[in-house]
Amino acid sequence: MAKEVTKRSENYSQWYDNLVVKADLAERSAVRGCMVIKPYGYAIWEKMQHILDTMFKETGHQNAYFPLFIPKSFLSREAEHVEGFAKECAVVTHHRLMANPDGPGVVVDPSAKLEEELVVRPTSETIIWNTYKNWVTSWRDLPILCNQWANVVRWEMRTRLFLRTAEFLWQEGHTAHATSEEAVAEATRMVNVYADFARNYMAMPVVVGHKSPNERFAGALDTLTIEAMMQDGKALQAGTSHFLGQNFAKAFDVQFTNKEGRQEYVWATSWGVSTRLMGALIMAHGDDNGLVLPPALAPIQVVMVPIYKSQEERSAILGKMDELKKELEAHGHTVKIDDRDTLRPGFKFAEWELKGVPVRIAIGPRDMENGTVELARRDTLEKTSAPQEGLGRRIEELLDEIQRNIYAKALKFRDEHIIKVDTWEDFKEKIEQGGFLLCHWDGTTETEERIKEETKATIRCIPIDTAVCEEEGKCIYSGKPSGRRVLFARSY
RNA sequence: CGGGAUGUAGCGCAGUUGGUAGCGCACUACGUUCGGGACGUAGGGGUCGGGCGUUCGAGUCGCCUCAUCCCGACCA
Repeated sequence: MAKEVTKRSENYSQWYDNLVVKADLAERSAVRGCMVIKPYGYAIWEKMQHILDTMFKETGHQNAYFPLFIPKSFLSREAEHVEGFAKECAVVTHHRLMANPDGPGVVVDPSAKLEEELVVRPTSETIIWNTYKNWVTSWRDLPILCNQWANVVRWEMRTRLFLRTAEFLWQEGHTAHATSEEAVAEATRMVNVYADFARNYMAMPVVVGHKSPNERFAGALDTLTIEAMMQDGKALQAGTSHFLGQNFAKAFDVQFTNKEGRQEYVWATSWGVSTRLMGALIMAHGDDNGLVLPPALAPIQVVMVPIYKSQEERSAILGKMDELKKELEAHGHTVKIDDRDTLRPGFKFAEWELKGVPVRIAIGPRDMENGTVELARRDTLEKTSAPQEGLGRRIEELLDEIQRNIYAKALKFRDEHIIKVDTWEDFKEKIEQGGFLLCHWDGTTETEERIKEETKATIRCIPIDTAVCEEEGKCIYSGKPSGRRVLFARSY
């Protein structure tokens, strides 16, 4: 079965979908546009959750939980927000079913119609700000730094496993502040938390920047983003952090008395990352043999495969593996011994590669004689022989090395595919090859839209790193003057 | 919601001018194998997406319907 994984070069989308299914991460569910995340996939998400959660707490945040259902009227309080989400909401209209009077099955009970429909949250700003109203009266109540781990529903027309499903898992931070400056600082702090997470744990380089007004979150004054590059050269928005100004405070009338005794509206931020990160991980590192997981996020960091003919050999090798497993676990690594007796070693090798396990240890009769093991690393597919003695230290170094190497490889790829482009002809040509294009833009939405229509490329972000892009020039499309370059790409 | 396609075993597919359903993988049993995705033998598994019609006879033809996928519009 594993053999059938498509090659990346043949059809990137198909390769991705295949890989997700074959690596046992997730599958399409019977429910429209939704997916089932399988145990192996969920284990990766749990690791991400745990690390992010720790980072949030280190930056002073607490977890809370808010309702799944939002009264329809809440959504319309903030004009831009309703505009942005109205088209993709699942709506609850009734609260009871009844036996179908005209045939088999059940139908909604017309007498159980809700007076006001409930919307399944596409995001929680409205329900949360309606709640915060009761939490804030004085400057002493601020800031509120809450995060929620939850599911949300957005009725997307087209879906794709992990990247865009009708229901997805995410975390959404919602903070309330006494001043604009404080809220802006919070939004910036959190986008940097995301960037750190992407780089240090996912081994995935990202560009941090501001969204253009056109690409902003519905209801935000500023949207910060981390943009990652997939191996087909397309961009993936991997996380966002919004400065919401006083929009939601005004919509839900959240005011506080400041130190001078005056009533003031609260300043807000919201920020989130989702199971889309799983898609990013897969597309950023995967190869033709399957998944490549960075050790920091791999549910299994080391897999041991015994090679034997007789049952005597088998038990001797498994005994040795138990011993080595304990040593590795003492170094903090997660280890699995693949003792399935019905499968041959070659099959297991291929299967664990497909699942992206960073290090494989094989032990056969020869190794038992020599006191060695065969070490295979997933990132480079290199195999070496290593002494059983001191294996814990060796693996520790190797996992570090793999983590660094995966990042370095992704960074090299990314940097090779970010290019500066200065003419419209060149732009149209280069965008076909994939990658990020750093170009001058006149700052108008009209130009942005035109470029999108003609090339399907959008402004992924206006990078924060001014060293790369702050220079005078002329807009690639209109020729009008521009003070800095922005990042264009086609995206998921 | 527009344009295109596809629904046949768990998965991937074939099925000719209409004649009563097959292949590969997977699955079960036994044996031989086992240092890179093993092989042999014997098995099990189908209301051919659903409905109506044409016909002596429909997986195949017609109409209707449902679902899924791809390309747009939308999007973390």
